[in-house]
Amino acid sequence: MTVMRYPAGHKEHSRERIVDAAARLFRTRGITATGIDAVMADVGLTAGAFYAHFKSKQALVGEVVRKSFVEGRPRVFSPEDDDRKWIQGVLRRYVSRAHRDEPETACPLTTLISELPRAGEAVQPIVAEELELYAGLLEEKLEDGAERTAPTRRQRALGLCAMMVGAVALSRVLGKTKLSDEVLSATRAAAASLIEPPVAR
Amino acid sequence: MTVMRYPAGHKEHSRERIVDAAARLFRTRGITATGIDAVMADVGLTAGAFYAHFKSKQALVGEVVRKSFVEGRPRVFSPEDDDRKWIQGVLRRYVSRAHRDEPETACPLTTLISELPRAGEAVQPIVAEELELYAGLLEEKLEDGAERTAPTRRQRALGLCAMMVGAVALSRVLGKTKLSDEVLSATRAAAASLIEPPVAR
DNA sequence: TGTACATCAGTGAACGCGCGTTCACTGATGTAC
DNA sequence: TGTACATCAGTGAACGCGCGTTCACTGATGTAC
Repeated sequence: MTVMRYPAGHKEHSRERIVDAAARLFRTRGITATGIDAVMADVGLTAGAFYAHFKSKQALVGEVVRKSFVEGRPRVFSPEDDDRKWIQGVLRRYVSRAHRDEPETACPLTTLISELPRAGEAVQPIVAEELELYAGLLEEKLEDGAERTAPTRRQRALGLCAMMVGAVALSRVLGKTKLSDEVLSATRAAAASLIEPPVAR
Repeated sequence: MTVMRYPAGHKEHSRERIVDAAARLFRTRGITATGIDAVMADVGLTAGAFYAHFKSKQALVGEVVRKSFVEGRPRVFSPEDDDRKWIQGVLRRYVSRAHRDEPETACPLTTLISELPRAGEAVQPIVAEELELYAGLLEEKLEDGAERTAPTRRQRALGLCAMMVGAVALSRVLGKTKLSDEVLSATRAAAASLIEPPVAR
């Protein structure tokens, strides 16, 4: 029979709190710069307990990246009547000062991107899967050009993803400056050319 | 009179070698993950000597970012007969597998971007200055739309910068996979829509 | 009803190691007289 | 020509600290008989 000093699901709850704390700390301070001690202290536990939940720090990173992506979904899946409007809404919310100024809850690609290539093997397939998901969604809603001229909807969707991630990450390096704001607004304006179906020339 | 155990300019030479070593190591392993010890060992000196050249690690980071940008200039300033061709050449070289696979010599925005917001105050103005330089160059070569429709040349230039940085950084997270290659090729194809002057609709 | 035992989430001290930085010192050179 | 001194790039040991990880232990609970 199950023996329980703690209420049922207590350990799962602790684990979740560790992932949540790490997700916040990694995104604000960076992965390498955040120790297990800091994460566990944030949860209210000691560092030793960490290894009852995870094999290693690397294992935690994988879960953090996945969870951070999942957290972002509600911000994307909000249904809109119109495809064009939906894309523009995602663009407006993602490429925004609010997103830049809240790394704690931001898309992990904008806060962790340059640390992820060295963050362990688990990360790459997670990012690939999530990118496919988001780019696929975007592609679905993009309009084809009348003459089916290049670039394709898929190309425009992936290009938009790169553009959105790059703009927010870049604007964060520039702080809350005029140029930083301009990178965001210019990217929004330029992205319109990718949202509109291409025309033959 | 000048006293010299070492040949003239020796110290300046050491300093330069420290910056070069750090530029390589930071870009391949990350800033936080690279210690002063590792940098100095790479140069063939001991860690103690570092502080005869720099006030702190933060001070080194600033110099590394600046130097890494400057190293990239020859790859951009190559003159081409035609503005359109020049832009396409920059795009082709920047958004490429070669660039993705050589972080050691890559653009610092693609390798360090998510560490830079926390890398000290010196970094932000350097990135701002270099972005103005490169975006300005791009803007100069972009063609205006016949009816001066939005987005403006400036907006398209900044959007292109965000897109290029984002594509390379993102592709590096994805490793040497098909999806990673596709992010690069799709971005190149999609960027064409920003290089072409916008048309009225 | 009472007692010996099993369970297990979390503790807290310790492991070896590397971090950024400081500082007294070295040793090869040149200058002064 | 010889000797005392100044210069200075770099050495290497030490500072306090935090890292990721391990592990014997705690203590509250439930089970067995």
